Amino acid sequence: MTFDYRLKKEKDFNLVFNKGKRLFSSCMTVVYFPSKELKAGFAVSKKHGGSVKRNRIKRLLRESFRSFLPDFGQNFFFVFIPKVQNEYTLKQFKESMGYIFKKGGFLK
RNA sequence: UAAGUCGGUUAUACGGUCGCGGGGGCAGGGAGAGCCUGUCAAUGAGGAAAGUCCGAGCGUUUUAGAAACAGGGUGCCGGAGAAAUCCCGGUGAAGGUGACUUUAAGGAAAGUGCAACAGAAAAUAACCGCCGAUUAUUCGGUAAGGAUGAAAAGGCGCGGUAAGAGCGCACCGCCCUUGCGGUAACGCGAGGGGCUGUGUAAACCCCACCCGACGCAAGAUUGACAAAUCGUUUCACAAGGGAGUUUCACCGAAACGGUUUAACAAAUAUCGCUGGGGGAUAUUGGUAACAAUAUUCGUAGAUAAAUGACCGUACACGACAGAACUCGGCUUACAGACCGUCUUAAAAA
RNA sequence: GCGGGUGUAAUUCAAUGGUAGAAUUCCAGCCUUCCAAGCUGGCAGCGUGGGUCCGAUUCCCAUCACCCGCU
Repeated sequence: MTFDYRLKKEKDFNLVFNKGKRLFSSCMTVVYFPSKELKAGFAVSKKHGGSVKRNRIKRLLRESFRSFLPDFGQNFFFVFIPKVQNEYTLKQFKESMGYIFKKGGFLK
């Protein structure tokens, strides 16, 4: 996942949070809003733990998002918000991300 | 051998595939610019990166200048260091059988305050007691003994006395003088004074010394808010403003008019932003902190913020934990492994 | 990243270094035909670890948690 696919500016985050729609799965919440480019941001709160744990979660989310990257039909802004759990695994995130993308019909 | 004490080292390793950050080389595109694309081989978190408890660099504020006050800090001695209250070595005190550990450790005769409960009394000591005198219930002397308390008016013994008392003496403690050792704190001894002065300064305080404030979200560049600059007028060495307060030093102040600035403008677009009191090894000096010399290494620089996924091999099956301007110290968290110092106890020689 | 502040009963707050207190809540009893209200009584505690002190909620140091401000 290259740098260009990341959501960075606070304006964009506010846009997504205020006007976007939400989808849920067992371990995360996804907020999305249609746009010209495909971008994804990750919001991990301090409830998950220290900076090591939070970085670990972001890496796993980025990795799982990367695996879906070639299959998108339309362009959206996404914000992924994981829920607090004891353990975080890549499998879990991939499965629930796939479930959500099917539900929303984002993939080809 | 067991139990401990103090100190140090290490912080999964190796290989393959995909992916990420910032640089570099090469090739191509492009009028041009690391502007875009491709590719190559390197490189990319810690001992605490953490807490932000101290200090320094660096930046802004009048190049932070003087005096007094306020506020804050420090407080045995010597050393190291750019500096620091926490580093190193010692002294005293406290704790431990010991190795060793801890230590904000000046002043209570400058002044003020506080000392609950208990107790006669918590600081100008006198309730009971003891002794003497006597109008027989008062006066005087005294501080040995007395339910307390954290602390009770130098301790203990002998002499002494009406009873007692440093009243006298020995030892200890205290104070003064002095000899020796030590750079010093201080230690060891000698002589004298006879001794009234409770504790608390991590209560206010006094004394000595030190400190301006704010912090990289500091701040600078381009653009904007607006600013800069020029001219005129008015006031004038005054007022007011500019650094915690006051006094001084330093900076003149206000109003009006003109000139300059095409577009793009962002919670970092660019700079600050990483070579620095750097690391490693060896030698020398020093008990040590550390210093000097030589050789060698080239070592993250992001900005919604880079280290992940999968596979294989090995074992101890991987703890605490993620740079955000930099560095020195401290504190706190931490699986396991290894190395060394010394102590105590038991046994053997 | 930097700079501040606060931790006391289940909750909201007090307390000069000397026995931690008030209101609400909760529990038990009384009252009532029953409930509420009222009355009486009770339970429950200084974030954690050191130090100073005879003695710390209070003073000092460290640590943990929470909150606020600065672009």
